[in-house]
Amino acid sequence: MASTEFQSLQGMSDLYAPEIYLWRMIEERARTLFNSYGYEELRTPSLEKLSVFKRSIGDTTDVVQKEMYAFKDRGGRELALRPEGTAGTIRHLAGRGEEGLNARVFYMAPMFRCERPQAGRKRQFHQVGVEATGEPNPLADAECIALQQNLLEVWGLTDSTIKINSRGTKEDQKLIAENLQRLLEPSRSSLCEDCQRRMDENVLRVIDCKNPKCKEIAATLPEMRSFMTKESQDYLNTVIETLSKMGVVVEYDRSLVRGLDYYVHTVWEITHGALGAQNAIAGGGRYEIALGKKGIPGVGFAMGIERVITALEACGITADQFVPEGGTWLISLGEAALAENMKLARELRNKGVRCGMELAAKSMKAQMRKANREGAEKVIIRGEDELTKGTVIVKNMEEGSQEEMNLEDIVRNS
RNA sequence: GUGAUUGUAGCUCAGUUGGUUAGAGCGCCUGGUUGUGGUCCAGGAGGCCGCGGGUUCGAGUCCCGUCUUUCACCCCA
Repeated sequence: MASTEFQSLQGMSDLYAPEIYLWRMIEERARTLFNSYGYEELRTPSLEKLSVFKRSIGDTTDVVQKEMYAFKDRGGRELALRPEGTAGTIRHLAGRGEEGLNARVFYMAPMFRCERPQAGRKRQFHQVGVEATGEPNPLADAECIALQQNLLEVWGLTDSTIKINSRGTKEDQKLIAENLQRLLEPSRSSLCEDCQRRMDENVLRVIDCKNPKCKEIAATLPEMRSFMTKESQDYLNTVIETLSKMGVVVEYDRSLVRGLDYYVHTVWEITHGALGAQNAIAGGGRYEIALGKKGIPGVGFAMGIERVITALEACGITADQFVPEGGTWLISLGEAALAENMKLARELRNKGVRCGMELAAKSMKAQMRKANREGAEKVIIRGEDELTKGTVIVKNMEEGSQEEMNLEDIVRNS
């Protein structure tokens, strides 16, 4: 692998066989499930105006401030590669007027964040996500979480945990922030450096700090929901109860906050033990995204495919289980047979048979070895004798048995 | 952005205190007499020792830089 000439960029990798077959399984099953929930696919550009992300993700978030690939194009326009899928989706839906306010879309696409790579973190990574726009409705949130749980199920992922909490409405959040700041002020000096900064910038994040001391202090605080209106509390309760009736197990987590500014009400996260430090395979929540004069309300989630794959592999689900069967291999003895097999291969392929052959005259032994390595189930041998008789020899590679058949029959029955 | 860590054949890795033509296993190729794979046997091909500088009579081994790998922090999927 040596030369830098052939290296991809840091944190960006090429995907190819056999791993690609696991990706395809994930994508195919996701599409099928989304279809059954009535979601349509949306493909937005990878590149957007920088402002699209600034206004919806939040100007002060780390994602916007220090993780985006942002640059000016030749015309001096400020652009950025998308760091997540919601902003572009909402930008699109907002442009569709009335129908955009009540839409269900999904996407599966690469995202870009200029961070130092580590376990479960790449600079180009992939997310599968959905967005359902519409006025706040706890049933919509519950359905969205149920869909996500369903997705894990069809992929075969087990042992994951869904944690859920509420941040309340924007008004609730103001109140929560004021209260938390007031309650934390006396212990300010005991908090870690980051949290002292967070206290002013984004108090909510103090609650989910991993620092043991901060955790201790956070534990003495009342739950966030205690500062919310009755309506907001009921909203959360309805989500949880609905899910419970649907048979979806979720875990209320009072310290779950999540980092993006646009979240209101329900937020959730799915974690898996196999992942290491970045143990979240998915995150989601209800949001209210300001766009122009309008605020677009909706609910959605995003799952990191790379992380899902790590978790799947821990569950014993690996790419080699999804590589295609070996199919048929044609063996040609002599130039005449080689030419005839080109024609036969085409006929078989037109019938959907996965079919391969050596494109140069080689010894029988070499061709058989190749067929074996390719995992061929069936081998079709043709030489001078068979050409004159209009037959082929069909060999079953697993059993080692073989028989002579008419050429027409093998094409017809394939 | 901060702190560690890695880089030798297609793959997994050896390579002693710097010292001749850099090794192994697996894989690959060709054979083991007529047109039959997986096992076995024999032979063979394949290496800017990540890249660029430096020290030295001499560097895969030491020093500096750079790119990359892996991991953690911050943050997120």
